[in-house]
Amino acid sequence: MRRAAAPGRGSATIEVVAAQAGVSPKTVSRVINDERGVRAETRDRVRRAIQQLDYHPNLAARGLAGDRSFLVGLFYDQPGDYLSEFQTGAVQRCRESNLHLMIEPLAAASAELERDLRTLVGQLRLEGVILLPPLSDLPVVHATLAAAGIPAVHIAPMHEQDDAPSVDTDDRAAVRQLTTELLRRGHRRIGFMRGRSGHWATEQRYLGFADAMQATGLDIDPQLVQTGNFEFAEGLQCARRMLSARPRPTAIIASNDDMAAAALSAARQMRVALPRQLSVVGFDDAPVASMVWPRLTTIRQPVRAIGRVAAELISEYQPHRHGWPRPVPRRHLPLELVLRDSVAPAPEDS
Amino acid sequence: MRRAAAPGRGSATIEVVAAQAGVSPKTVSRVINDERGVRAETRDRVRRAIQQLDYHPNLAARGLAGDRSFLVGLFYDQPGDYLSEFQTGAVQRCRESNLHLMIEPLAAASAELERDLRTLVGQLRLEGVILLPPLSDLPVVHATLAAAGIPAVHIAPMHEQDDAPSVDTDDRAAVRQLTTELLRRGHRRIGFMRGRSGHWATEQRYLGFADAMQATGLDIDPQLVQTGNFEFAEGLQCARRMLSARPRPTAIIASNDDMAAAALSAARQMRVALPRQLSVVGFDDAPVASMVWPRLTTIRQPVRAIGRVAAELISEYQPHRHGWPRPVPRRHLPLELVLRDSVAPAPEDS
DNA sequence: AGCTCAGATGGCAGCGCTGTCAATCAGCTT
DNA sequence: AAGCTGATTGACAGCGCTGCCATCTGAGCT
Repeated sequence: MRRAAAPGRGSATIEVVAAQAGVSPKTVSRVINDERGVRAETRDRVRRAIQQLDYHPNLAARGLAGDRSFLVGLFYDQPGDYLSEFQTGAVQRCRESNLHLMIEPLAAASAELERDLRTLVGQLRLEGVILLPPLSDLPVVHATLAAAGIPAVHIAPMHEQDDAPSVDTDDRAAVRQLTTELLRRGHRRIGFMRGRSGHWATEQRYLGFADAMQATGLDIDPQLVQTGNFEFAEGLQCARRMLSARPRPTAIIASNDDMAAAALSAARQMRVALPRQLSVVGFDDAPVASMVWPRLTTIRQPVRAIGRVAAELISEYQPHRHGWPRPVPRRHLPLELVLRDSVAPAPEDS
Repeated sequence: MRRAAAPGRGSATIEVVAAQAGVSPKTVSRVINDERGVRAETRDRVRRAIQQLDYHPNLAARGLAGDRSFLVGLFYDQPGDYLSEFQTGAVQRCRESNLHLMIEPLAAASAELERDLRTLVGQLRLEGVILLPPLSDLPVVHATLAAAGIPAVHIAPMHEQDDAPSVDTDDRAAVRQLTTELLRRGHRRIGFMRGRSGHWATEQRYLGFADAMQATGLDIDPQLVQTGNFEFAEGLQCARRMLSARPRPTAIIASNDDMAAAALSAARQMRVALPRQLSVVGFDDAPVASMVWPRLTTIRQPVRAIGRVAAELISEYQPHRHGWPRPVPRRHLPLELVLRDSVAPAPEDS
């Protein structure tokens, strides 16, 4: 033995297990990898040896020999509220397939983006990558990963690519439904606060609103459509402008909860009674939605489930078979309407 | 050549680079690892070859040969608001040292905890681990990692261990300061909402409050000290109880922003004017703090910086030297008072 | 000139696994 | 009884690097 193993560190090697079980290392390897062609009795013996020795195969060695890495990358641009929830779902699913999640922030706007990607890809030999928006929409990301032969799952991409699996939610339908609820309660002048331009979600959510308005034969007053950037501060401006319009809107739909919270603040400052004179709804069911008064009616994103599904798709990729199952998987998860106090019937006098 | 390299996958090997540069693989290795003893001219030649070939050394191979892993684990129990912010700081610092962050949720209350840990440790051979509370306080975690010889940085541990580096903030001093501000503004009946029992932060924050009250010679009314669990719902209960006390408190200090937001809601429901009749302060400067009205005065946690520092400590560990530098590093980061609208002078009539 | 010595470089084995292929064996067939 | 089959197992090389040690070079010295 050339290099002594550090004392206490790591666990036994496959050879020790093999000796203990009275088989060859290769057979132990077979058991570890759940390969067929091992007699049940042998398998048991090996399993017992593994237990006794508290043996855990070295991932680096497994990876090197088997041309795998057991690593899945989660690439994101900006950490958001939902990130930790998402990754928790993803990690859970990864565990079930013996994979590990590696998180890598990646500046979408950076000129170094491609270089950074190549470095990651080259070093880690990831078995798959989960792309959070806006990374899920950058052609350079898609191209670089495809060139490296790394399967990528795109979360809520704006443009679906033929060969790219994706996971998203039907935001349009959800907002349509929510808007219909407001209409049913008698609201006619409804404001809509758009999110950051260029986001898939921004368009979808707006379209859902437009769908419902159109279906009811109502025109959309351009004064009552404002564009924010999903942030509270912008939402405040948008809401003030809307609430200055006459006749005043009796309801505001915001493209996310932060902006909806801003609408509440603006209304309070402008002495508009909540929710009597103004109903407000948001999107996401972020923590803030239940921390403001009145509590926000909103649409719940199944964030953790999206994470799970993303990881699941990665684990379904068959590198040595045909790659993705055909057709390329595309999962749409349901959204959930959460009705709370921020919605009231339209005031009589409006 | 036995196994053909998958086409397009990965990059060149060290041998190709060596050939291109006209040196031996070993010399390329020296350049990659910034070892001394390579002539500047040779080093340049190798660097150029690396660039030309877009070579990225295989981490698994480097790890296997060099008994490293380039992996740092981030172990947490529950994903919280601050997690993604924290990990972003940690990842940034890891990059600078060529390390990668592996996130692993670990159920603190699980009976399997030790087994899960041993598996992770055995498989990944992590170079270091960052422990978020409450994991940073579990003896079994500390013991298991220590036995495996893996350096661990404890975030905001309740009990500092002699051989365990840690990163935390001086919550006690910050709350003391904040309380003093309220006292300066004439508040005398001040309610305090404690966090979840057993948390280090819960005690520290309360002690800071007690310090300031005592320094001013004020007794603490037990009616005005309620225990929540850091969550909005509990905060609502606590606030209601406090606001039912007579004379009513003129200020409430909550141990985090979620509960402070709850206090605002409770006050609004009980028709207590904000902030005229009741000042409220929180802790954390979570997003919600600027999304409620009035916006919360609070204490900003340098979450991202804590993440950075934690990763930095890991990278300062010298496995082949004496381990941690002595004395074992213990970093205390400053907190920042954020004054906003939720604090007003105490009402005259109280 | 002959010597030493530090700096620079290369050779080689091996890290802990897995892929390939060969060997062995029991159970059948004809 | 020889031959064939499929199931089970093992031998061995090698994945892409790095640790250790040998070798070589030229400067500095006596």
